[in-house]
Amino acid sequence: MSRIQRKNREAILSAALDMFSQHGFKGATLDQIAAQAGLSKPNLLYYFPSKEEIHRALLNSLLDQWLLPLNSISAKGEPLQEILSYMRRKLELVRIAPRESRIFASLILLGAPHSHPALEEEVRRLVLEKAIVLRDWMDRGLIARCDPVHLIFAIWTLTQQYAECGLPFRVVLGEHYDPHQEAEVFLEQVLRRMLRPRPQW
Amino acid sequence: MSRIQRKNREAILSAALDMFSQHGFKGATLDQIAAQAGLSKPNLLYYFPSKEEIHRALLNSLLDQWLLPLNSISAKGEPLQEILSYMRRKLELVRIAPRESRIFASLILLGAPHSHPALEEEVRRLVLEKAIVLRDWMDRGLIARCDPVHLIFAIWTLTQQYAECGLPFRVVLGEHYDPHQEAEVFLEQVLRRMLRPRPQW
DNA sequence: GTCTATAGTCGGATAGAC
DNA sequence: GTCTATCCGACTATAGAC
Repeated sequence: MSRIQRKNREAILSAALDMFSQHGFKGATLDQIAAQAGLSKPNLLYYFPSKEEIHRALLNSLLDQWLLPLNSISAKGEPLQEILSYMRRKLELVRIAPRESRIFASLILLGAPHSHPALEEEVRRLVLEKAIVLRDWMDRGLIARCDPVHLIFAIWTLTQQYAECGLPFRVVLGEHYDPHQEAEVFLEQVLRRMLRPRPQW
Repeated sequence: MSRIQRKNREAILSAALDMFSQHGFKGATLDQIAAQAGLSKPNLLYYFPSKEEIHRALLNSLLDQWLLPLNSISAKGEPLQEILSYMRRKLELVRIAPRESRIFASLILLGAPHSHPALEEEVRRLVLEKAIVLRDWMDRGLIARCDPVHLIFAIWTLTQQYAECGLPFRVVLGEHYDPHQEAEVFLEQVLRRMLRPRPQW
């Protein structure tokens, strides 16, 4: 693949990230993506055969980054710190990459006209692997017991809601309010209290 | 308004709920909505002047139901029980009305081509009102201190993720897994541990 | 009030010259 | 590899008969 090809593919994926994250799969148009990438529409379709293929390629290129926070939980670390790190990494990802976050959120909410068996398989594998780690920590009394899969998704979704500066927060607290700082404090409180060993009452 | 008019408007909104929740605003078409409602497309546009107006009317008709769980928090009740009731009502709403949940989630994620100032204003008013109630309970030491607005949204989003049987849960745990039962147990654990007065460590 | 028919627009995708 | 030109289908919305 030539240098110019690489550059154009990159420009297309970057433009697609913009459009798909703002308007969803249906709402984004090839016209917009081509314009944003500085290419004509036929030229766009020279690089990718269809809209679906652009979307698929985009998801594949983002998947590793997206799964990194959960993936970096280590069975060998101190349990609470590992879980807090997962939360902080995810929150940071959402802060610096809101568009990527919205792509995946939209995928979960509305699905896509094409399936992603490889993507689903990788998510399943990773979540189940980390759930085993969490359950082991609970068995050894290092953190309080709860359903590990629900815990993983709870942190996933709680951090997710702060993407794109958290629309609900902006609606309630003003257009220019940035909830990220408070978010970390709040989520650390939740997790510390939630996971403290031998819960009472 | 005649009886037949009322019946048709109702059929249209019901069909619109189906289509908008499955495909989003852009993805839904008037053809599908008209067919589902048993009307011709021009007849559909006799009742509502445009696609946007259908969407707007639908949101308005669902708003009260959607805000009811939060609205029913009473300053006079026992704090933890009131908050658990909010969580349970929201979870029940998500269980029996997944389509409605997806409509609002999609609105938050992608917005809509038309604004909803009245809707936003009502959400803002309600959240701020209940945040004051929560803060008062914290000041009186009845529940542990945390940011009340973040708490309200945390419960909102944690229950939300179980809508439509919770796609991520189904991907990881199998197509026919239903997380609702476990969800209530899990969320009650989270909230009890989170809100227990005078937290230690 | 409800229909058939269709106008006008825009979407994704292709053909073929250069 | 990139372009102009264009096809075709699907979409929202309107006109006008009944």
